[in-house]
Amino acid sequence: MPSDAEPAPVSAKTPVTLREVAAAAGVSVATASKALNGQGRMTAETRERIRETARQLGFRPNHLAQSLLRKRSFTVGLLTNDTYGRFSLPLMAGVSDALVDNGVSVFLCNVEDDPRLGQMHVEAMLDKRVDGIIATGKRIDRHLPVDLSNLRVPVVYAFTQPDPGAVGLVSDDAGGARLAVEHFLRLGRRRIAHVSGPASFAVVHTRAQAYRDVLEEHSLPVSEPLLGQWSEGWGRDAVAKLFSNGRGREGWPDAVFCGNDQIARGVIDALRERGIGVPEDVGVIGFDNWEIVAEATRPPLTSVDMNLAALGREAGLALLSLVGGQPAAPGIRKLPCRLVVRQSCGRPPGG
Amino acid sequence: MPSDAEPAPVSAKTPVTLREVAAAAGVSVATASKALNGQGRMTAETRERIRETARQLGFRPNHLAQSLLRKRSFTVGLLTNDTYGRFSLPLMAGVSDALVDNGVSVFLCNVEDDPRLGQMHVEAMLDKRVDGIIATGKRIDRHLPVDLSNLRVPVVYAFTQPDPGAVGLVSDDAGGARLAVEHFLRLGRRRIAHVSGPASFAVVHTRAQAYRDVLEEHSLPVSEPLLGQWSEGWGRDAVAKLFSNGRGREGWPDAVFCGNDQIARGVIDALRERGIGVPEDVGVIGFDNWEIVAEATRPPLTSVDMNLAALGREAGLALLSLVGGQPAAPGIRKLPCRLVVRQSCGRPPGG
DNA sequence: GCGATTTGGGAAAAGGTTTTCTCAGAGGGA
DNA sequence: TCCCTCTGAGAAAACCTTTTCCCAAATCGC
Repeated sequence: MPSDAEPAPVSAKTPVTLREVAAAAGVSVATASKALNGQGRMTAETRERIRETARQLGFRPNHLAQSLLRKRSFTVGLLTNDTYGRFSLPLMAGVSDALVDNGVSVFLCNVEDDPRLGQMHVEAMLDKRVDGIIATGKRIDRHLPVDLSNLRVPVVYAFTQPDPGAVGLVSDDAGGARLAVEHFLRLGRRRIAHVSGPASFAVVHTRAQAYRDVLEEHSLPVSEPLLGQWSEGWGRDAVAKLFSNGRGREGWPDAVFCGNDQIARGVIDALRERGIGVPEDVGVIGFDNWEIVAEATRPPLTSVDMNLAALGREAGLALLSLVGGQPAAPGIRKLPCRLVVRQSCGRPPGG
Repeated sequence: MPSDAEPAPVSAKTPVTLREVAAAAGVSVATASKALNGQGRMTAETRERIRETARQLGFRPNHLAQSLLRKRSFTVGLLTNDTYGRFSLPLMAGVSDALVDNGVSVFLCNVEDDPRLGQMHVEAMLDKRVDGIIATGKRIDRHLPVDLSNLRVPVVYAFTQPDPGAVGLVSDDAGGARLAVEHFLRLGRRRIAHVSGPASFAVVHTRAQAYRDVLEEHSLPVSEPLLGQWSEGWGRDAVAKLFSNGRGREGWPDAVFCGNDQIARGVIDALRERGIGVPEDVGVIGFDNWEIVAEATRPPLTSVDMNLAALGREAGLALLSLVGGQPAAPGIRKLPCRLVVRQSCGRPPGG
């Protein structure tokens, strides 16, 4: 009965310990440990026999015991206040990816905007001896409601405001805005408007400044960005302002760079309702590349993607190297955005 | 200098151990442990002195050591394959809420649809001695790509297909559909259509059947549900079918119950483009109550909310009671939906 | 004043693993 | 044959906390 040879070692009800493996193999726990970890000296025969025994018994080392001894838990905490998830999800996925590949697990800690909750989570993580903490948020210019300075574990900030002297990763919003405006220029568009979110967001100004810079570099007229809300409704309202009859048809923009995809969707909808063709008459570019929105617009929306998954991955790796003792240059590192071209801008004249 | 009395015990670089507390207080570790945990017998004075010492030193017990001893890690794993997050995020938030209140941390494990990744995560969790596992997904009628039967820890399934004999929590889709259709009926609407997603989803049939049931209970004509995609585009196409001239104006529906909010948005947009008034001429109800969509439609969309956060909370509590040794009734428990009324259905005739 | 009970607190084991010593035996050189 | 060096493997400490058992001193009853 060869099929009975392996008695299904998969997860018995009670975990088998190293001591049991050692007993079964007729050696001491010390030898068993060394055999399984490739440490110490022993005959190849002994080593293999112990390994085989462990395999048959389905032995898996208890990470709690290992962590206790090594003072390294292979666990990190991920702090976020983005319950909504549009930004934090790809970020978290990236962090998780990078860490799981290195055998590190991730504690998910939602702190909302509640300092008390944040404090609780941080203490719980510290008590569980996480190797490090990644702080993420929903906007770059706000702190999480928790104090992460002077912790005894390294901290990396991703897509949220870092403490001074800490390691932070954010998207290069200015670069992303440049991508958008330069794309318009390559397509031959010259009267480019910018519709964005509330002035209280730092990124609004960063992107607006990049928009101005590009136009000035090309000696093109800069029209003052229209700031409002991050909503479709504001996008529609902005179209009413930009395409008012008072300005005369020739004063109308031939391109609109929007601060996010929802605004862009409002802009596209309003343009269609006015009988203005996208992309024939006006090109539109959004920001965030929120696929569910960008692919539902008519036509599908060209948008700037902040590469948040990659950012999360970088954050994970940065934390890992800090945990490993590598000194990382403190300060904010900006990661490039990319433009995802769909159909809301048309083709270049020659294309 | 009274302000120097407390030397900022917050998180020194190296954690202070019970042994150090004991030494500082001039007692044994055993006594120190008992003093801090309210166990054993000693003078109130001794107990308080030890506690005060611990406080001053900023002592926090090492959970790894505690877990090792208690065989309980106060940690659970959360498995999901919903990278997109529309469903899993509120679910996760609910789970997290329920658990954090009980001092339990959550490992986030994204398994995509990759069995190998799923296996890795489950093994990592088991090695880290999680107390239990919560499996969540993006649809009720599919298994996660991992085998969770015969684990040595309890498992609870939330919003994903449970193993037979396991504890599963899902939304009551039939009940949710009833809420929608009955709402239409209360408003005096009688020619109610149903536009839903692909036939490959079990919920599509569940909701469609509930739709039929309610109409039949009221002896109203049932028109066959239109099945298509979960997209705005399909919503628009469905309107073209439902409101074709061939049917004659009197054959047009006066209400459309949609399988999700994106379909509903497509329906509303298409109706507006045809000059059909919502809610005056036609009422529309969506499903999922995805706020970002429901609040952006014109008018804002009335929608069925699956209460996923509550579902997550229940799942967390269910797991906790299993971990605590309470035997839970296996099988699927359905949690009620609720109707979120906005403006896409109008008011009742008398209201 | 003496035995019995209570009181306050400590010693030690347990939990599972890793790592440093230590040590017995085998082999090699003189 | 004797001494030295290797080799293979085990004993024990360490990580940090909890808990059981135990003991000395104090208190009580008579």
